[in-house]
Amino acid sequence: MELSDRYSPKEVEGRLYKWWSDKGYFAAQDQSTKPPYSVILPPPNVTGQLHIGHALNHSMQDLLIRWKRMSGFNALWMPGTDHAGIATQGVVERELAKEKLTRRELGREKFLERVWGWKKQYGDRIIEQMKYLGDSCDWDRFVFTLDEGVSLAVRRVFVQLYKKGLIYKGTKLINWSPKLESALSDLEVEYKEIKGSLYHIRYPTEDGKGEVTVATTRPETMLGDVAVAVHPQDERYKALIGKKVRIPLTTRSIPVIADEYVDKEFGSGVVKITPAHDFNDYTIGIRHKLPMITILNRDGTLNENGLAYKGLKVQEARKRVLDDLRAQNFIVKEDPHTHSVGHDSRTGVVAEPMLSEQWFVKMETLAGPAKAVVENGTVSFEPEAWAKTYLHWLNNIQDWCISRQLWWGHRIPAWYCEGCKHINVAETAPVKCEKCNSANLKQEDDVLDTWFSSALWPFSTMGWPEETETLKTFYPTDVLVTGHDIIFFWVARMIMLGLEFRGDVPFRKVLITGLIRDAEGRKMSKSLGNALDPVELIEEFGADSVRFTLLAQVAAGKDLKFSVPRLEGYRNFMNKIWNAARFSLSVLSDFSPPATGVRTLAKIENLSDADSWIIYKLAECERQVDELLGAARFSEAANVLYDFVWHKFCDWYLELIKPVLYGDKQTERVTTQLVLAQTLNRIVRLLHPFVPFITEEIYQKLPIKGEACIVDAYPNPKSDRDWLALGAKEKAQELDLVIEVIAAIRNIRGENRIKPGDDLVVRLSPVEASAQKVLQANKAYIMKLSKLSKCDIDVAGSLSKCALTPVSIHGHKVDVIVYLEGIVDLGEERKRIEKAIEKFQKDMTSLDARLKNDNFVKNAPEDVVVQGRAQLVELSTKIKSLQDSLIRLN
RNA sequence: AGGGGCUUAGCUCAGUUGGUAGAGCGCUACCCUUACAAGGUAGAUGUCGUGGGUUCGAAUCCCCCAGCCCCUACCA
Repeated sequence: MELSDRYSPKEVEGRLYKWWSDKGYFAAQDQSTKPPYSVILPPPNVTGQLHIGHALNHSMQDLLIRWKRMSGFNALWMPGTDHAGIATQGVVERELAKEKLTRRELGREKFLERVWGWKKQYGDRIIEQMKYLGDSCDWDRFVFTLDEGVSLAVRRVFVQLYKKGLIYKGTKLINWSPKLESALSDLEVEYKEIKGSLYHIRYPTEDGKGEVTVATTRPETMLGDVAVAVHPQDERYKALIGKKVRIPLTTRSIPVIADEYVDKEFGSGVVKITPAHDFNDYTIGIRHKLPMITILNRDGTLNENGLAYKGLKVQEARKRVLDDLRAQNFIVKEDPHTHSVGHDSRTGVVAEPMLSEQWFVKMETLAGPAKAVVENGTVSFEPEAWAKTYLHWLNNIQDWCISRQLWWGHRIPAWYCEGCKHINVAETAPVKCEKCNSANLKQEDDVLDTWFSSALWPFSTMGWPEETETLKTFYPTDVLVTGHDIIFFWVARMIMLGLEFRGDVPFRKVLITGLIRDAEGRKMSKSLGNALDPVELIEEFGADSVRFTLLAQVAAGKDLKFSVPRLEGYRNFMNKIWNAARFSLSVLSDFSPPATGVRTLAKIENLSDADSWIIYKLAECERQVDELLGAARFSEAANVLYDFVWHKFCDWYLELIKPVLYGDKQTERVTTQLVLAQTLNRIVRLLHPFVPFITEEIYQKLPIKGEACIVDAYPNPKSDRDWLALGAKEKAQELDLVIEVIAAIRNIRGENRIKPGDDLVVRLSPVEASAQKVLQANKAYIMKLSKLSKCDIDVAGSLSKCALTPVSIHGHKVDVIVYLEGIVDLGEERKRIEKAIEKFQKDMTSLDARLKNDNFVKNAPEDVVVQGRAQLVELSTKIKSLQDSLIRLN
């Protein structure tokens, strides 16, 4: 016995992964006669750890890659990692904090050395974890976003977009993180509902004779007010338009302006305008050419415009301002008010709208073609609904703020001339200013948004801007597998830049995965403590079990609840596969494949019904798997395989062939051994992309095999035609009858509580000659699998004290009759038969009603009607048989 | 506010051309039958969220309502 009685993944997985890797099986060829197939791995963050979402995403990609590789494609899975600007810098800054240091104290260069050191030491832990999962990436091509090649691509893209006028530097109101002290893109701001108050504040008119009441949630920003606005048609305030009011707590007076933006119904109908700290106010400010007063510093404290509140953080300033307003009786009222407030999605602090000079990408020009390719189907989303989300975003797109006041990342390739202030944008550091020739140049301190380099990933990883063979062969890629949370961040931007710089889409199809939730449906997160660590799960259950659990449950774009009991179920499936293989190999120990090879197999004669049946079922299975994988319906493919392996191959085929294998008819035995060996070989190959380790391990011990499962052919109805042709439908259907008969006997046994050990005497009463022949031919199977001491096949005979079950399938009809006298209390059997009659009668009533409906007969497809009629006849004969037997039980 | 999704067996979920509902787990009974007790055999369980419409026929298509979730935008 070559295999141990339980599959232990631990011992197998590491060894096989290394072997595959050493053999170079993961490598794709830049030039090949095989058709190309490529997938880009969404580069995980270097700070990252494999989480269950990765495990799902990667299982899907690896399934595709392995399937295509086995199907004769030159399959490339392009791996890499992302420097993840903010996240990584944050990790190292926290380390520094433990040493009571800040990055500024260390200085840019020293700090970056630390980050690189960290990256080298811990950075690619996730890569190791990907290998645990079995990811078959082409590791020789591995790329890091800060590698020189990719960095050159980043600079090239930046310079070209700048020259085209698609990148510009400008002062705008942007989202600012006081914690990071950096700009954020709109997408990095997360809005959360906050319970706050709406403060109604008196603003006295300049002449001191009147006042208006302004409603605001942010009283501290009044220090940056430059106007108050009312609706032009608001009768209450019409007279005030053009007059001035004084900002409480200050000596400044500001004009009352009219703008249709103001909602008369909300609050007091008067809005304070703070253009430097609010997006709506900003647009109003521009419309009315108002000054803009910034009251905050980079770190979110108030600056000198904050007057007495200078140096305070926003929250503290708000409290103090309110105290003073209350003390001086400026507060009219305070209403509770819930509103959503933007937060820095990275650090969780409140993001402040700030007026700031930053670099932007102009999106409108790039968005047009990116919309077109999705509208015309060049790029498709699965599920399709996401295309709508994508298009909606592109239709309302804002310019992309790409500069970050961080150090870890691609430094913006712009050099400021200290002499003439000209901005030199170039791929490499210029020696002198292109305008005034001054050598006094200083590079931009800011780095690019991490997503900028990600946007180029599909071609930058392939060697662009060189026109490499890799690019020629593998761009555009075939499928992108990713979560819906980064459709805007990443998918849209890759499409835009792919079209701009390659003139072609980066991928043809976007497979959107759902989120993985816990058993209660909550998001998995560290803070909730409900996150399952896939690495731990792999250690406990094996990578294959984890992969199969995910793949068997993933429905396009739908969230997936992950539970350990389910995982245990699929771990059991792995064990089932293992034991089926173990059994097969033991009965194949004296088998050697025919010297003539596989090609001549079509000449096998005298296949048993069981052999013919399993080949036929295999053909059905291969056809479905082929279709389902092609349609990216992974879970359905997984379930087809599960059902075939467990409930066809193990439950029936292996049981049916035991008499032959243990028997002494050598010719039959050899034939069955051959079919078993071939079927097992195909099962292993079919399963391989789902569960690579266990299948390779078994494969290497098969009597019929090639070099390695990972590079053997994937069975499909076309490639496997010769073999599958051996499975005859008629034979398979005959065996289906045998299975039904066995099931019927077992049912009688079970329902009548007859011990499994007790032998039974059975008479099979076939209705027509064909069934008679089938039963006769397969009598041995029936006797063995339903444990009979005697089995007559005869139309005539007594029904006295007998259990009866009518069986009919594929047109064959048989009454299964079990002698019960002296074995059981007949009451049980009476109940069983009454129950069966009742059920059949119920079916018959509804079927009969349908068939009596003229409209049904007229409108339904003919085959449905014919089928219905046949079924009706069948039901009535079944009922009659049962009634007869009921009478004879007494 | 707009958009999308979900609601099917006790639990978690499948169910893509509308033909009368499935899986896994759990549960019950019996069984250590020499591949597998992480197993085998048999069994129980569903007015497919509510109401209406289209149809001969609806879990499936359309509308209403309810509950839950997500996204985008706005919120003085």
